Amino acid sequence: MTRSPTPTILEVAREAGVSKTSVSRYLGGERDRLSPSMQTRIATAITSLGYRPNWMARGLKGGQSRLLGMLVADIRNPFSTAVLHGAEQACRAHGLSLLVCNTDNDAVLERRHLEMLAAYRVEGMIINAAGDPGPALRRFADPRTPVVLLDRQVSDLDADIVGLDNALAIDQAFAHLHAQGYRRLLYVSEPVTEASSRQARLARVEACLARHPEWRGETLGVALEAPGDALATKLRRFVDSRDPAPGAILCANGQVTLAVAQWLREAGVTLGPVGLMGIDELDWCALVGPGITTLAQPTATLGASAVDCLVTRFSPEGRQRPPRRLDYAGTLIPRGSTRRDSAAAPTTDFRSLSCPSLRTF
Amino acid sequence: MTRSPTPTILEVAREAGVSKTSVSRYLGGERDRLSPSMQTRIATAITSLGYRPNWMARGLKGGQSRLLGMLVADIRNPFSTAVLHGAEQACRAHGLSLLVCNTDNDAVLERRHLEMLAAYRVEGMIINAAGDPGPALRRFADPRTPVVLLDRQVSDLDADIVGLDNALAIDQAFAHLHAQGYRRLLYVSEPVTEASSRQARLARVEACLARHPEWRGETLGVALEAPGDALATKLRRFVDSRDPAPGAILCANGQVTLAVAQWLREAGVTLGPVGLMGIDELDWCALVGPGITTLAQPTATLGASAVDCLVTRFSPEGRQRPPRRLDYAGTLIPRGSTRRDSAAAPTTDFRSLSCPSLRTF
DNA sequence: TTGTACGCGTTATCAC
DNA sequence: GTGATAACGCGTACAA
Repeated sequence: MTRSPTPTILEVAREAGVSKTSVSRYLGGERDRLSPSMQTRIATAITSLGYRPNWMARGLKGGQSRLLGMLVADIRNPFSTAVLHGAEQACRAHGLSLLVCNTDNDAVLERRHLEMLAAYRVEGMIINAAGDPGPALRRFADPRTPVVLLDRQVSDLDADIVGLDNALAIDQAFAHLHAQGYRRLLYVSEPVTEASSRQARLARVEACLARHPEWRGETLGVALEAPGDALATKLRRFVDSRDPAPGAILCANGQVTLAVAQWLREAGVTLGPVGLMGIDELDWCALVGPGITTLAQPTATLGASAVDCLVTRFSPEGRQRPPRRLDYAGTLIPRGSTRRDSAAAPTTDFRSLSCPSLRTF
Repeated sequence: MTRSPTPTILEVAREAGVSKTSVSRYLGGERDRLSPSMQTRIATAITSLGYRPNWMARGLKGGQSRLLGMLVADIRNPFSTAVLHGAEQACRAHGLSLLVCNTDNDAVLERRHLEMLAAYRVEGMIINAAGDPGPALRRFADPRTPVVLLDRQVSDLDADIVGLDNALAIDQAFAHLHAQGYRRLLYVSEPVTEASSRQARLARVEACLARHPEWRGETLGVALEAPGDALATKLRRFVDSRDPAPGAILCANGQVTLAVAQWLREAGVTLGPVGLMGIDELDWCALVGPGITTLAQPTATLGASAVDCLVTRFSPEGRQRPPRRLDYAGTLIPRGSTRRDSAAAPTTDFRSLSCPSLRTF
């Protein structure tokens, strides 16, 4: 017998002495419609031949690639991988697989990857946009392919959007800093033009400051790839200010927290007296100085929710529904970097603290 | 005209008034063999219909999925994503795409994902093994599909293996600690039975200790998911030892470094007098205490090299070659955590220091 | 230079 | 229950 390296169902059928159709039925989970004897014959043929299904061919017929595309702006960002992890688990539950693409925050790469995902006929796309994927999506993707935006919104795109409740997050952060007695704020973000979530956070910060005249606040947008002197200058001025009101630095995301913590360390600034807090919880935040207070995003939930959005739209009814916006609340994790009285033990576990009714703050 | 949502080359051909073949040639990069007038007609037909190629169908014929599978043991490990990033860039250069699967260090998931990758007819697999992928590979994958192992070796598998030069890495670390005046060592690893690289590192540590009788050393293998008291007990005993010889803790990977740094911080141990060093460079290592000395793995190189191994084996000659083992040297990044004289300025930049001829140490 | 015809591995639609 | 047969979208000998 000439065992071909990759046998097809046809060869299995011949080996078992049955028809292609029966083998297909056996494989497709309709085994109860086959006679027991045939089932065993097919089963033995499959194992003896070492048959392996070809999902490409399956996708050709029914348009069922069982593939979801995920476009990630920065794969090395722990936030991205955490969401990816959640999405992957959800996919598994639905029998789907993830085709992951990293755009490195490059609009050109994003476009190419979008084209690639469309070419593989993914059944849905999770997009953490780097640029504006709208045009590429309209150009390459089947209009019926459901799309869900992650963290970053895009103008005039018929897509669900899943992300952190940015307004609530800023409120939580502000309420915490306020309760700790800080009255001066430096809000540091990456350039807000590149992502809607950054805009939303900045806008809320400004709203908070406007609503609380007793606070003095300033904001800074800085490109971390090429920070120049902007960050250092601003931080130096903020830290050296003769204003007696206690000041805190709020970082818009994990990358910013890293950069700011780095500078503060080099400048020899003690955390706590100078407050530091960041959005995004990271492995090391508990390790630096007295621990850095963070607002953890519900990353696994975001990933799972994104997949659910897509799966929902697989059904005809789901397809009709208007785009949804799903904002999930973050969790504040207080640590020493926002405690002004350095007397308290640094190892206290604050994680169980809750922050009720922050909306009314 | 009834614009079908996903036009085929046949429809394009009809629209342009030419044959399927010509369109296929146009798409396949053989445009110079077509008359200019035909080229323009095809081009306009493609854009007006919004034609998008179906790579599933293309793959069906020639077995060209243009897909590489990558199996990652832990996607949330920064080491994994860094390698992934390197691999992705290399794929791009070869016109390949990566189908990424995370196994969460679960052998069952690994098996399922392997089956999935085989079903999609990936042209090669990069495997960062969680369990032993050998049996699943033999069962599901085409024997001709090239496989490259990442970081972790697997018994009796005809695959290239790419990873850190573990022996050299340990030598580098040991030489550094020796030069800094430490003479007691605690080597902390995750369970060595789960990964060959862990075994290699441990073995080298023991070899180093055996070769240097003036050192006193001990080793610990601990499962970080369920550390119990083992880690805390051992660390406490090491730190509290009445032995006057200066001691250093060497961590086998980034996860261990994190866990150990966490404990040391909670115990209020000052880094430097008690040395700390870890394999794997992480974002935050410069931030903790006086900075943590690390041995950075050449992650991007590992990823790119893995892809190159696969691409090489795409050719008939490459397929014949015996399995290769590619060990890449890491880079030592000295920081304050291995400086015993705490007088030196903590902000000194050590990154440009080189460590020549470590092999001869 | 261009077109015809077939095969890739699978599922769906019939008919028996 | 079971089996022919026709798609699915594309590449490619082969013929013209």
